[in-house]
Amino acid sequence: MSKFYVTTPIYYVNGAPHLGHAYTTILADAMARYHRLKGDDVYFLTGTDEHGLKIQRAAEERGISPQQLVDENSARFRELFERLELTHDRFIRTTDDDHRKAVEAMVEHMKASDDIYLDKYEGWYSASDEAYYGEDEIEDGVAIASGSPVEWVEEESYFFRLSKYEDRLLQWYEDHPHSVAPEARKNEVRTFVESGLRDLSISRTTFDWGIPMPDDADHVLYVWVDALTNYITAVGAFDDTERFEKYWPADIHLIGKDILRFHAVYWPAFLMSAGLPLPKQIYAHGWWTVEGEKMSKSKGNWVDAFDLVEEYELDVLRYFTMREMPLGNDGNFSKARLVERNNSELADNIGNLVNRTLSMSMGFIDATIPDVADPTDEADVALRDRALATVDAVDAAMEERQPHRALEHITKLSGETNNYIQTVQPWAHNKKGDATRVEETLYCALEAIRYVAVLLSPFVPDASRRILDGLGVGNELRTINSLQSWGGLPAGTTIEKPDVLFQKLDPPPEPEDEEEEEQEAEEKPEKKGDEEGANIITFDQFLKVEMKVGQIIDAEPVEGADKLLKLTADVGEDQPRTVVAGIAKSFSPDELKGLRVTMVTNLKPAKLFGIESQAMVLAAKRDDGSLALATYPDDVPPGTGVS
RNA sequence: GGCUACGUAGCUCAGUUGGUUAGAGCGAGCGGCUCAUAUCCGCUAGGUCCGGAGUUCGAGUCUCCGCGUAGCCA
Repeated sequence: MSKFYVTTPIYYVNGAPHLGHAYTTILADAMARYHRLKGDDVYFLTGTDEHGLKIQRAAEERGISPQQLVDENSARFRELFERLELTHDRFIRTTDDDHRKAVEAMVEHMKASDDIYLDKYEGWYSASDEAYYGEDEIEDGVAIASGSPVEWVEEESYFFRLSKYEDRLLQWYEDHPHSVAPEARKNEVRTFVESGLRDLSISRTTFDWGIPMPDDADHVLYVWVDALTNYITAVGAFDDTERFEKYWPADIHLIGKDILRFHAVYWPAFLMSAGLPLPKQIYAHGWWTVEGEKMSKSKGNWVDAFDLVEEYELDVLRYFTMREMPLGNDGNFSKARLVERNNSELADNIGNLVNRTLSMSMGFIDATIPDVADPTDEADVALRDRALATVDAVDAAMEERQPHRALEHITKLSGETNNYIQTVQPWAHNKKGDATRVEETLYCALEAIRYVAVLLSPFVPDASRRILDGLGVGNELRTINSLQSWGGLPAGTTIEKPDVLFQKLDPPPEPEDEEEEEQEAEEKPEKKGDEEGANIITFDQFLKVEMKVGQIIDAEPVEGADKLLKLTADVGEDQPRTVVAGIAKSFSPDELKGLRVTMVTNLKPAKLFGIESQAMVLAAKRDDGSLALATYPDDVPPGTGVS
């Protein structure tokens, strides 16, 4: 059994979680779940970064202690991850006690390698940017980049001998082609290191919300030694050797491209200094734009992570983010794209595959998995081979850190299963009475669905679970291992059709179209009726009309109106409805009582002769003006939908 | 400005070391099926592979120049 250790960055708790936080952590979760599915021993770490000047200041402004502030803000992240149903093994906080100890030990190790020394840091410093600037980066006392004021400061600081590790770092990139990914990021990092490394200031004396420098309480450790060490704290570095050796080095550190240098240069150098193994891979993913624009607070298109959870099903959110963004590229979070992918790939392709197959299984094979021989029919064999090949293709894609490709392979298998059903036409065999062929075919389709559901489960856990529950399979048939050979579905199992797996979503209106439509409506509202085809409605429009079977309980004339009858009708609701219908000339009240007729039940109520009509009765009008009602047999209960 | 990527169908992208007629999904048009969530299946249209020059028997692929986009340059 191999192990798999995956980390996200720890998130700085100076703000609310947004789309980016959700994405990185969902990605790590999908990887973790995939490896668990393979039977690997998985450790999945995420958490929050809680020290630093910004936190200290924010707490001061609010008149609370830094600890109170970070407790509050860190809780927001934990709450989010709970709502996202993420499966991290630990949520680490840099304020955790074991973390402080690990950081202290880390510093001791680095000291022991003679890599830490005390010196002075001087330079132009901007307090608001928390950054130092070079001479060429300032003008008239302000930083050119940010426009914020700078001051000359000299600060005593501990330094890490980063320069010492230049060659060893370059060698590491060279020897380990996948150490930093994607490739372009590795080039970036290599160029940076090749251009020469300066030693790194690792402590501050200007604030105290942090982990004190061992043996010198005037200093607290500046962000990177503190934050990066979390990756080894969590797996028991300097504390639990057995656990540490089991999980470390990490298989993948997932990071955003903004913190590449710290992870791909500083972190390996720290580890070299401490004499510890280096992570196997640092993978920098891209940013999400929102509807094609950079996400920014000033633009007002900031996507709050809690809003996302509120708006979309978890499965859909996970599927979309994993499918839409090739790892390493930037991606665009577009609602139209999300709806498109949901509707075509999840609902139409996979959802409908499950639905049609399970429906046939209910009708044709008595909801029981049939006992069939190994496939011999050409189509069956082809489907089996496709399914088996998909398992390998998905695994290869995951190894290459391309979850979007993995999903592509899975939806493709689903599509091929649809194709298979369409080609073999089990309904035709059923009509012919060829029970054996029906059984063979449905078995193949059901087994293929099991493959789809198992492979999909790291990405779309809830729907996958519902499919597999429907197939009645136990845990042993929900693993990658159970997909190594075809035919795992045990004969005789009772199957059940799950409810609709993926709800279709309405596409958002397109801005231009909306304008056009509005214009059209304004310009020529009355002309529309004359136009050819204007009385054609779309299916969607038709769907808006709600028609039900209504049983007429009572009927009486309406005073003063010779065409109208006041009906009381049961449409399957708690209370009967009052309906005023213009059918008095063709029917007497008595002959209507008890009839089950078609009623439109979502028409806007209208008052006729002072009586509110809450539905409309449908009737055919003969040339002579007399009416005929379509009625239903007694076994159709009131309230039954008509379509 | 320097460096590194990228530019392929309306959209999103695939295209091994150069090798027949450049592909997929979505979208569009047409046809078919009826088990199914109006779903599914098939067919069709749509390309100056950013532009130009070069290497080669042969270039989407390699080289150079240009244009555009993105990232990095403590």
